[in-house]
Amino acid sequence: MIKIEPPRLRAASDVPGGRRKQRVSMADVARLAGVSSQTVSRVANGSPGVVETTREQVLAAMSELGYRPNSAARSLRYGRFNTIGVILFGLASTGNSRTVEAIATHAAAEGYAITLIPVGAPTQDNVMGAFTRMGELAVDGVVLIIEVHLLDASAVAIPPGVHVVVVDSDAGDRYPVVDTDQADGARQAVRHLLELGHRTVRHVAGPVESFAAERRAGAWRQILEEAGRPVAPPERGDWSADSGYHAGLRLAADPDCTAIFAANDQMALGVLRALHERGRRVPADVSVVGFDDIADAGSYLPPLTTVHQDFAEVGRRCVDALLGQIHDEPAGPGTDLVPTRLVIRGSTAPPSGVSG
Amino acid sequence: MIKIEPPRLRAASDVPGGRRKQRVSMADVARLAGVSSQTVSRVANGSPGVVETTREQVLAAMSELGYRPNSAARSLRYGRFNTIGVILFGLASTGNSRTVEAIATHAAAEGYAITLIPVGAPTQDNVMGAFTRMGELAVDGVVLIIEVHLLDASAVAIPPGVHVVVVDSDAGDRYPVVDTDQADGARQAVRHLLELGHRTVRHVAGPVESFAAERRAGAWRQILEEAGRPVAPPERGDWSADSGYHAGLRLAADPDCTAIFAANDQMALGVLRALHERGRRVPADVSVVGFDDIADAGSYLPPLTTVHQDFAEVGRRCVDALLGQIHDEPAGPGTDLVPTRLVIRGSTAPPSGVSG
DNA sequence: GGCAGTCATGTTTACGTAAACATGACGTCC
DNA sequence: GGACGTCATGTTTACGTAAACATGACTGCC
Repeated sequence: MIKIEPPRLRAASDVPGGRRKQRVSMADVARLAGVSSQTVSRVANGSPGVVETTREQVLAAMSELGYRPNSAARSLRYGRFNTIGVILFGLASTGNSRTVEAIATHAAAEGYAITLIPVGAPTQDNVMGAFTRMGELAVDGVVLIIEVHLLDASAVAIPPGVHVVVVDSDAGDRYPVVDTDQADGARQAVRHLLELGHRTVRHVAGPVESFAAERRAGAWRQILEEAGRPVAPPERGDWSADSGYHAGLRLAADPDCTAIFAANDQMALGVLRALHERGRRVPADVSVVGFDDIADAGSYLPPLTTVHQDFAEVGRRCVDALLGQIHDEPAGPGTDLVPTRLVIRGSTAPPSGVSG
Repeated sequence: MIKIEPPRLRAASDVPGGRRKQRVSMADVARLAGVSSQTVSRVANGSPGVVETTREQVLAAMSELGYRPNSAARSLRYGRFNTIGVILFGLASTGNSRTVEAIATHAAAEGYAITLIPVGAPTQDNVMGAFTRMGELAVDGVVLIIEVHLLDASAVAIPPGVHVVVVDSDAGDRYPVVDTDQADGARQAVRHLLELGHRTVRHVAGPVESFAAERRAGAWRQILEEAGRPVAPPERGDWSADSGYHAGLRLAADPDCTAIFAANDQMALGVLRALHERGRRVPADVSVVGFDDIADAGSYLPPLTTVHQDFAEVGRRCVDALLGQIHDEPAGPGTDLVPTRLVIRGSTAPPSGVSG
């Protein structure tokens, strides 16, 4: 017993300036409270078997030192991170950010945090890289928000043992998928226009590589064909209002065009602008339906009839499915479709010359 | 020594079906490769001093077992998480989601992941709760995206030792703050309208509790007062297009109103709709300026003149500031302003009766 | 040919936590 | 009154990793 180290407190006040260590461990708290670190652990976790006076001493020591549990150690101990990873290409689209928000909110309610892994461009390398990082990341499972054809390529292998739920894809034969019922939404939109008396419906489609665009266009075509109506090739956009504008200019040039189904609201906005510039009145001359029901759609000129997507529900189901995988039995592949509903506003009406 | 447990390999192949443990540690790899776990560590981290043949054996063992490093153990070892937390009230607003995306992208480039902590309502309890969770969370620092008056309340204390950068607030006297130069943007907008010849400018303000709304309104008032123009009380909105619509209806009723500065683009959209419904032409009768320059603003009817915010730059500076704190010296309080610029489109023109 | 130096690799330890097990004080029951 | 149960608390250990230190084989030099 030569030298006794001073109890080396490591509260912030201990280190004069700059790089305060600030790491206070259970051992530090235990020392100050005069108990063992196991007792501190028991207090921290609310385990039974700690007498009230001891508990209070420990709590006092905790707050004096500013103790906060080290989640790395905790995760190491438990083998769980209580964190969900989300891989996506960007938050720019309303759908993605709304879905992510719902995932984050719902996950938080279940005690999980979410980690965002943005991948720059939808190349295989990038997605693979994201998965590699995910593997190293402190994550119990992954939600993959991929809206482009990519998972088809067998080269993109999700590491085995990684729990995953895919959004907005057709990988339902290989992974659990949660998706909006795109096809049904598109069907509602097209049927609505046909029921108003329009002879046929033109389509402003999203980009070819998008799953959602593909399914919306497919349903549009199907309904027209079932009804025996002419099917003009769809105009192709890239989801942006600007691309919708250019598609709208082309459609405005066709005097036979009386009804347009745009694959999202932003392109519909561009279509409205093009029609307006060309002097075609909406809905008197041309009816327009969008898809998404973004917050602004009700304020367009005129307010847009559109297909409402329940992004919050998509996010919620993702979390539920993923937590199910993490906690219970492994989930098989399959697609969970969230229903849509048509919101009728002022941009649709019977074609001119048709009453009621 | 009665019973000896079998050595319990835990490779995926070990567990028949269902709940595979799948935790493969360096020790497992080492065993298979016939080396020590330290050598595996060296290979995993690319440390020098491993002969090529050994390295290959280890790599082979790694891929056979599907080894992925355990980041909890790594974080525990290093005392760092390589993760940034982002506390926010929601991703619904364009600004927030764009900022978060920029933060995520830039952080990823620096080897950091981001963890999202949504707080439901902007109450002190919720923010405190988020910080408590943050403390327990695997995070090296925090970006606080708070756009409402809250940090004013001294009750909200950021735990000492937590690195933090605040966005969109006036807490610049206590914390490092990164913000868009709201005031200058608003000044540009109002000056633009005055220079076109408008006698004065009406304002559709954001909610009272918003910092950004406060600053935009303040600058609007300041410019008018400096120019000696009449200052009518601002209409009050809540950022939504709908609230802008109602404000627009009130303004449309005033024949003297020829120029409107809306505190964001969505409210401007609502104003455009209200003016259109009331038969006031834009920009012939009334000029409208927005704020944000969201993607759709160029497709409004008419295309909206607005103040462009560089959200990506805000996100980038947040990450830089935070990583600076984490790696180098602690940063003092202060506000870092990201400039804005006015984007002139079709919604502004000289008032009727004034030429050029 | 022996000895120091170099280099690949192995062993020990610590990071912070919490389960599992150990201890010891006290009360109770026959 | 002594054996035993109960209960608060302490001690040991393992989670997976990597720095620090240890070992031992081989090289080169005098």
